[in-house]
Amino acid sequence: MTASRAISNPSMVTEATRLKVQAAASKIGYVQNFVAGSLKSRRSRLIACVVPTIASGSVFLPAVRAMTQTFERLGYHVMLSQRGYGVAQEQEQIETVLARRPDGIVLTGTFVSAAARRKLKASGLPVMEMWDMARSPIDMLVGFSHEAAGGAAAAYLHGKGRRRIAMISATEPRSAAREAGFVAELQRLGLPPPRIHAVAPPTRMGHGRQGLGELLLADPKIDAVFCTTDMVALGVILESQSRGLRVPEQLAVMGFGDMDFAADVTPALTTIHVDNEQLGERAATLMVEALDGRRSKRVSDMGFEIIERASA
Amino acid sequence: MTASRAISNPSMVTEATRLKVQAAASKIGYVQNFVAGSLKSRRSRLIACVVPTIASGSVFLPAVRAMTQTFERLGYHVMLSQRGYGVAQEQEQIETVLARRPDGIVLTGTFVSAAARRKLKASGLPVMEMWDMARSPIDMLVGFSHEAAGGAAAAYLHGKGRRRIAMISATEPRSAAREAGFVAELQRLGLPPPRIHAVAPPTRMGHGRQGLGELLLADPKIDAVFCTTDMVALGVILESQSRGLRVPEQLAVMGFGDMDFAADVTPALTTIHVDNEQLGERAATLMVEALDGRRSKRVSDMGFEIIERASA
DNA sequence: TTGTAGGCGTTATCAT
DNA sequence: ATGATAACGCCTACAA
Repeated sequence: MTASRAISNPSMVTEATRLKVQAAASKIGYVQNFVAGSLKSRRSRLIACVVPTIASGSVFLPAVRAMTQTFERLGYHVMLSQRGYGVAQEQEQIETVLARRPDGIVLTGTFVSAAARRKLKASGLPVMEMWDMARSPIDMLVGFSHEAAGGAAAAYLHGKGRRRIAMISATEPRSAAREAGFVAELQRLGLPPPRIHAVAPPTRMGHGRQGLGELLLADPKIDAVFCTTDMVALGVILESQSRGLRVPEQLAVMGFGDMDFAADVTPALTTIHVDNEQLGERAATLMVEALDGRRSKRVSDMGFEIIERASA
Repeated sequence: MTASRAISNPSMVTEATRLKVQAAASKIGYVQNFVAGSLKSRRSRLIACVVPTIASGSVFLPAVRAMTQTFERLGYHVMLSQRGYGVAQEQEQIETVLARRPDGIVLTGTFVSAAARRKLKASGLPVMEMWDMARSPIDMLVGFSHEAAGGAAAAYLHGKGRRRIAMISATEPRSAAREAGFVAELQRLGLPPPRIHAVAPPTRMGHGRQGLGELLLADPKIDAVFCTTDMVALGVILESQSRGLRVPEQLAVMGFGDMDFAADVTPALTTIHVDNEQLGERAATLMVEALDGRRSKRVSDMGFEIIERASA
């Protein structure tokens, strides 16, 4: 028992014994066993994190990165599950995650079925939903409103005098929310429903190139395109250049995500910025606070910001 | 015990008892406890995966994604640790990972100190190194030679008649290996040492724009640039266009990674392709085979392929 | 096919 | 500050 304390809780032991234990441990190559410890203590210091995918262009990846890093800094490990954009075997997946007895669960950009929500609630574990705002949370939530972001994009483009505004959206819940906000705001401003080109995630530059082509085919006079991600917006800019369309004079292009190339594009990309570093860090911090028994805010809206550059 | 079998190993139990157990289990909301199971069985069905970072542009992320997905399909969970590009606290990090008693460890794009290698070997766990070829492996390895890739790029550009060839490289071990192979091959071909512009990872488009500027300042007559990632190459292309330099006529641009935008750039990007899907899947498959006691190949060179497009 | 016994390596608890 | 004891929940091994 003293040896156990010397390793897990050195402050409860004399310096002399601690050294003795440490010497013996390193002599025999002892490595602590968290599995046994977790069994008795009922704390695993493991966080389960469910994401749609860790594909390279994913717009929420920076938040996941920051979150993971923060958890590691605070002494937790992260178990990552990719859920895909479908919902098959969601139940089973949650079951096997819960069987690991994580101390908490983080859901990122993931809509969850009612049955799954019930299962998560029944588990009694702290649940953090990250990267979205738009529902009654299961437990804790750190995110921002995708609808509001879409609405802000519409208002911004309208404010720049654009009247034939189109969108390239993705068939994925968060993108759909941005689209809904975008459409609603345009309607409120008295504009006709925008032309929308839908693409399947994960979004790529090619979607932007091809999407602009389709949009121009349907209406050669569109004067603005709001894109569901910056990578798509970059595709729209390149396609415009190929077609001799001047950005922003003839076509305003607006992105979402403020990815690290946005400022370096020509023309520099006007886009919507979300503070992913802080978002991910706050999600992890609030989770750890909850685990330490001091829950503060349960819901935190991180907001967003339109970054005005040259493209719109 | 029968209940345990009904859940973990249903084939050892009558259908009738299995149903009875399942009914009871769902009535009380029973969720299996892998922690307890792992303690006795000494199998955790957990794989620890150490990566430098999951930043969005990381060129190895598709391999990690495929690997994770394969592990999940085969019934394993993945614990992800970001190590950063530094080496601080590497020992401690490995220690806490081993304390979780994972069934195996995957190191991705990660050089490991001698002490850490010893610790990993001493653990007796199967270790998979992924995404590189160039050393005596700790245990298993699935990757390709970055030196050979760099050499192939040099030979390709030379074969296209380019003689004043530069490179934009990153201060990161794999990029350094590509650089070394690139430099060696140019020397073998009788060319002078290339001008090299070094940038800090993670690489961004801006690195390409700025890097080309620096290279042209040092030598206005360079006729080719090999870039350490496609995103950097895209920056070089955009910067060339801004400066009125024609690609590929005046400047050949070559990337690395064949990211999903490479084909959609104008001019389409000539680059080096690695089959990340298969690489990640094979790494996971070989690991699981090792865990099942049937080790086949321990080292697997996945090779690479130059994708000739318009930019070089 | 089902049941019994015991232990995996730690930590909570109580005692010294 | 240290020690003794039991228990966490499952699975291995063996028996019926």
